[in-house]
Amino acid sequence: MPELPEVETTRRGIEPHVDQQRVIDFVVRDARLRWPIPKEIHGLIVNQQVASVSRRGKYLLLRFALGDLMIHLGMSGSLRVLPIGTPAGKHDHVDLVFANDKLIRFTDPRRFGSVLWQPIGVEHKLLAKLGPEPLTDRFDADYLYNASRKRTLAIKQFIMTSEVVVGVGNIYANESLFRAGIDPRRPAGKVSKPRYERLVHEIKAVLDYAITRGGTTLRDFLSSDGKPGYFAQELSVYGRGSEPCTVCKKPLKEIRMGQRTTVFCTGCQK
DNA sequence: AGTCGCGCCTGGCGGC
DNA sequence: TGCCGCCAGGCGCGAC
Repeated sequence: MPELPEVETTRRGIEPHVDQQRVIDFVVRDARLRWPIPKEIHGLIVNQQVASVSRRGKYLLLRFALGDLMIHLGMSGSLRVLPIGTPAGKHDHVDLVFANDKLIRFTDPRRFGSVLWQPIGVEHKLLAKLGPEPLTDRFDADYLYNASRKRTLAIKQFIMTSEVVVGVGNIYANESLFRAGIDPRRPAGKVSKPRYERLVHEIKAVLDYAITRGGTTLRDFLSSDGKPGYFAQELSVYGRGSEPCTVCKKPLKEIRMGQRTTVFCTGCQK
């Protein structure tokens, strides 16, 4: 499941191949994604040049003269750079074909991803309410502490809310709360300022590290399966329910919070 | 307004 | 072997 580090790794992976390149075709084999792919996209990007490749939260944004092509990878989506003419498989739903004989192929078995359009000057509804980027200075303890006052929902669900901060999915929410020593069930409004200082630091650290590691797999990402690694062997709690805590050796506890698997240590997280 | 839970979709897995 | 049922999850949305 692509989280922010995987999306940023993907952005860095495709950027050198498509930046300033001209689109010669936009092929939609299956428009049924999370939302239907708008039909007008073809006419808006063919024969237009990519002006930049950026990211907002987990959305990749390819800027054209008339607007931004928005790509969300959902949980099983990926992009690959391939030579023109590469045969498409069952789940290869969209190709963005370029004049430099390369294509960007969007593959998504579960079709939770999306390909949308944001006209210049009109913020897309799905981007309008997004919170700050976690790796910028705007995301700090003061911000998170103030935003959490009087909030009763659990801290884990709070940091996974995209209006609060973008890009913190289930894996990194579990990991950062473990590293910060905070019980994921604690109401967001009852977490102290010093503990938010620690949490903000750990969220940034864990995302930063994952992006750094993602960068090292760029070669694989471009050639083979298109999936940046998750470095599962380096995760402290996610996927390790009932295994001993790496710090105190108590068995890790696994519960469901808001339909999401949550793993934490009752000894280390208070 | 804030919180909660549903459902989209399909590959992979365990059980029989 | 083959079939069935269940699970994973990002995230918008409807309901309270």
